[in-house]
Amino acid sequence: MSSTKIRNMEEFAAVSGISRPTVSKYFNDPDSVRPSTRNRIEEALERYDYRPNIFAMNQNRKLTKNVGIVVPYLTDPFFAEIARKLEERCTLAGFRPTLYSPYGQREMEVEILDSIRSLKPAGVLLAPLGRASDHKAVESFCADVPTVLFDSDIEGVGEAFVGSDNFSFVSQTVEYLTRTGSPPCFFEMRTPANPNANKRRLAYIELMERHGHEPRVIKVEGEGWAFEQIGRDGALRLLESGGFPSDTVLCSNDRLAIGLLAACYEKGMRVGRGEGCALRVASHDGHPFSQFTCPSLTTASHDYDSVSDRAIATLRDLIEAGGRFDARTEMLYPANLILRASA
Amino acid sequence: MSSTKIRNMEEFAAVSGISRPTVSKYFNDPDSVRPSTRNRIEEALERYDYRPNIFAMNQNRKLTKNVGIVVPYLTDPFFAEIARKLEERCTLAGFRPTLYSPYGQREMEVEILDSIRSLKPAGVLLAPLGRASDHKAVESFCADVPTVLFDSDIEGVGEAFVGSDNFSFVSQTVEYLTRTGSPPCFFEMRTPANPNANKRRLAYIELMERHGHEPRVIKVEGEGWAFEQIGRDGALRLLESGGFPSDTVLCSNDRLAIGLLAACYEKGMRVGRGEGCALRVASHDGHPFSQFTCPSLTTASHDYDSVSDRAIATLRDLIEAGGRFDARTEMLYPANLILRASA
DNA sequence: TCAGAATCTTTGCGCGCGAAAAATTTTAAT
DNA sequence: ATTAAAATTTTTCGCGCGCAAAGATTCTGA
Repeated sequence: MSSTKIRNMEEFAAVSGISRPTVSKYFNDPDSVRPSTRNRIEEALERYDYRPNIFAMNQNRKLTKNVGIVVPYLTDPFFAEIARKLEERCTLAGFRPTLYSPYGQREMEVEILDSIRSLKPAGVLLAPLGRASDHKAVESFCADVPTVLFDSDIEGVGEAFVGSDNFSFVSQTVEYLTRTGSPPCFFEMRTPANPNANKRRLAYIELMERHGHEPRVIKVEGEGWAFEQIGRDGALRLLESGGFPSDTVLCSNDRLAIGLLAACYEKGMRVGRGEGCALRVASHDGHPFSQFTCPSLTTASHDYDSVSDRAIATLRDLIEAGGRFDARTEMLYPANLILRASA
Repeated sequence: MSSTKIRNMEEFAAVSGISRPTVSKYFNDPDSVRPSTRNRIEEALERYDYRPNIFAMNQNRKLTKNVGIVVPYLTDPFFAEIARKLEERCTLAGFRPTLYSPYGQREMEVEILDSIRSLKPAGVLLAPLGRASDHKAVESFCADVPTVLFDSDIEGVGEAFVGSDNFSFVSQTVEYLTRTGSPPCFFEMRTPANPNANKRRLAYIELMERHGHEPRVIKVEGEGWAFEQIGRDGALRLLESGGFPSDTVLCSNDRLAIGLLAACYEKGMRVGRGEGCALRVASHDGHPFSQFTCPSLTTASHDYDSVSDRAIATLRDLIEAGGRFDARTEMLYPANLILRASA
């Protein structure tokens, strides 16, 4: 390794005795140059370790390898997990992912989208904030940049949507709970940020009616993304004033359930399906921590792998199709019901 | 809003009737141009919404506003939380943060550092992997790029370190547990990835000896970053073969404690300090979920705000000092002991 | 009114690289 | 060996913007 620092491709081309554009070709595809010149470049590479500047690379490229990934709230382990999987698969597919999160803030989502435009991305994977999104901004972004939505859908926006089939989630939990005990009440936030929550409530109501049971929806107060806190506070208030209308509670999502379990524990209310248990609790999402709650949480889990695989595959197809599909596609994956101790 | 799309600063300068360099000045500091021209630019801005390409901006800048933030494992809510705070403060300080995580992988950390070089960052906030890091790569990176290490220190590397005082963490928990009950045993992974774990064990041993108690360190098997799983499996094995050597357990970190609490719950072992409780459990970190465990977890919490404030302030000083300090500085913040139900 | 200061425009270059066109080398077929 | 075609390399230009110097314009205050 020589001590002289190589500052750019020009300098590296000089020391390797090849013209810069040929070196450029090599870095974009080592097989695109003659074996003899490839050897010369790689020999120089060993002596001088140089790496092209990725941002300059993408400056004047027709099609970059950049992919933006946006999740609404990265400190939510659910989104962190799906982001990790997407990043991993994205890299394997030969793209260069960059991760963003607006942390629930409307203006920040808009800024991120603007920032992503500068990236000149080949494509974007976007899980929008939902209710808090600036819909016009998102729409105009998707009109300019090839985008696949995931997790939370905005009708007609983006070239495709890949997500989970909320009806399947609720159908499996309601069916299981009803079959093995009593029909559940539904525990949720009053004004959920995410459209999936609404779909789940509607599915719950429809399924309960279909089975001939009266749906009971419990809406707890609270805004924002501190779901566990909201779930616990709501459950505490409920337990102190009469309790739940059923011995079986189905939570809209696992984070609310985590809060609810904490409230039950505080109140000495045993949760589970064995004897001595006063309440059964199930939920939706397959949150990474759902297996470590007390008791461990029965949940209808996202098919993380399928969703992320499909999202990346769809994005790749979209990019290869030149950024536009003939028709907007929607891929919904059913849940995997994970039976644990809580129900 | 006119329909003609502005593609670059040249075009925008044309429609606003101002020269491009002046427009450039405006975007770098709106106050650096005369109010009248500022108005003209901002009027044009309303009609044509144009935004400079951030990557082109930073291409030929003396000092960019880019800041790289690297955390070892972003799906760990602790790191997600600290990353969020850093991002937020970074933006407030006028920088443009970009977040990266190697997810525990050595090669990925190296790749990220290379990628950050391309960013031409004004500075970098780096929480290295620790044991898994390619120390030479990290060192040579820090030699080239102004870097402040945080969370986990590598001696002599980087211009400064901002983190938590592990001794203070353990000192507070050991003191509290001993004062209000019996001296704790110490629960940890056999080969922790993070150097803080080692410092905590050493602090525990020293403190126990100082108080005249025999230190008892329990090392559970397991590699990687699935701490909850490792903690639960280890605790289950322990509980099935004689149990803990003390009725008080101090966990090296909250994620292990979460696993331990799950194991105790499974085994019907009541945790807490009231009557009927067989075990007291405390821990370190102030993990975002520690307040929702069952029981809620007594923990010595990082001073998240101070650490992130200080990290950003140090980085800003470093940048203003031209990228180098005369001497490497180390800032260690004491823990905040949070008393909850588990101990 | 006018000098001096402040600001703006013009011009030209540089960042680090990709893309298309032009020139060269290599290959294959006669 | 000759030559056209194919493969490869080099030349030239462009991406979108920052930076700097020199000249032109506008603003300030006595």
